[in-house]
This record gives sequence, C-alpha cells and structure tokens, in this order.
Amino acid sequence: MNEECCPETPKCCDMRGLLSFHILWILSRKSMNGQEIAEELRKRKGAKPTAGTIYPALKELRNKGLVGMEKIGRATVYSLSEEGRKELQTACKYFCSVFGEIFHEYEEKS
Amino acid sequence: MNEECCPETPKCCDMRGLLSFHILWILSRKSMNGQEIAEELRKRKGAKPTAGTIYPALKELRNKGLVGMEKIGRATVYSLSEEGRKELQTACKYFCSVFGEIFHEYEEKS
DNA sequence: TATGATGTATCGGATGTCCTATAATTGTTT
DNA sequence: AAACAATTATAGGACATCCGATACATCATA
Repeated sequence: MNEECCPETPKCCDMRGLLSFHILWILSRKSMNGQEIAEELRKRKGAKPTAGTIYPALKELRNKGLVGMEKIGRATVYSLSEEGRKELQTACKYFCSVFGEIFHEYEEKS
Repeated sequence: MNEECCPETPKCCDMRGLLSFHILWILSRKSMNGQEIAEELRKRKGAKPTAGTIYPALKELRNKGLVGMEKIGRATVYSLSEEGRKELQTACKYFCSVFGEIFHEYEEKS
C-alpha cells in the first residue's frame, strides 16, 4: 500500500464517499475493466477497493446510464456514456466549488 | 439555495461524504455552534444539513476527542481540539493527494 | 485435461451521511 | 407568566460506501 502517492490515511474522520464520482472521472480518461479501475483507485487512495465495493458501484452507474460495458474475453470494459460525460462535468464543477477553498489553502502552505 | 456559491447539484453520482472532514476544517477557522456550522456548510454545498445530520456527526467527533464543546446560553460552541488539529492536517494531506488531480485539471480549463 | 490465475459478481454486515419528524431546553418578548 | 423563537438533540429510515466470504467463468499453463 501507499507506494505511489498516498500519505497516511486519516483515522480522524471517515474519508468515504465520492466513489461513483471518482470512477466517472477515471473512466473519462480511459475505458477500463473493473480490476483496472480498482487499481487506479488504489494508486490514488492507497487502498484497493474490493470486488464487493467496485462492482455494485459500477452496476449502479450502468443502471443510471452513465457508463456502458462491453465484454472482451474474461474482462468487462466499462466506458463513459455521453450522458455520463455531461454529468461528470456538472459533478466536477460542484466538487471544485465545494472543496476548492480547502485545496487552495493547502497548496499555499506547500 | 445556491445564492452564495454553488452550481447545480449533480444528479449523476452521489456527492455524500466527507462531512466530518468538512466540519473539522470549518472549525479550524473559527469555533462555532451547531447552527453556524450548518450555515457554513450551506454556503459551500448549497444545502443546509438538518439537525439530524449535523448533531450526530458532532457527537461522533466529540467521542473521538477531535472537538470540544462549551455551553454558552442556549448555544453549544464546538471547537477543534489539539488532537483534532493534528488529525485535520493528516486528512487535508490525504484529501489533496487523492483529489488534487481532478482539481488541477478543472482549474486549467477555467 | 487438470491446475492455477484472473476477472466478474453477489451476499451480508458495518458505518457515515442524508432526510423528516419529534421533543426538550433556553432566551426573549408580550 | 405565557407565548414564541432559537438551539440542541434523538429516533427511524434510506442509501452509498466499505469490508470479507463465496462463487463462477475464462484463459493460460503444466
């Protein structure tokens, strides 16, 4: 764990949340199968989400029409739909508006 | 709603999460009572969390020793403890490491 | 063909975040 | 004192996110 980027995981407050948002963002760069997505999340968050986390989330995103899927061999490649791309923009805007201040303050100190 | 800062709330993916983190950050700037904290969250997120959201979260943070409280009249003023301040630093570092990329890309486009 | 590795998927349980509804307490106003 | 407003707080329910356990299909290899 943690060899790529992640500092200590905080014990203080729960850092759950925004998984679907994060997945959409990852898929916006490149279509991937479930394990690849999980690996991307590990690089960023320091812990690889398990099958019980990742597949229900992908299923829900599919149900909402935000991602599509295509079976290739044993892999299922997920990709962002047009609808997903539009919604991701909205979500990014919202996210940056909500948390931007925390970011900027942190970067000033670095 | 939304008169101060917030763009459209995304329907796509759930933007729940990081409430405790956000509260710690708010308290790091200024000690406040519950309603003031809720109002700060409204300014940032566009929707004011209700009593059933805010007080359980504050109770949990108190249980963890991250915030202290002092009754002043009918208000209960919450403040960051030393422990809370330390943990907030860890959490900020983690948060920025996880989501920094999304931020930077968004700001480049603006 | 058998074995193992890889990838997908669900189940059940825990926890955090969200709501509405309800209620108790304290301070102010009439 | 009575009525009202503000603040705190809990109860109960919904849902996303997290885990470990389990299972099955596919592909490569021995």
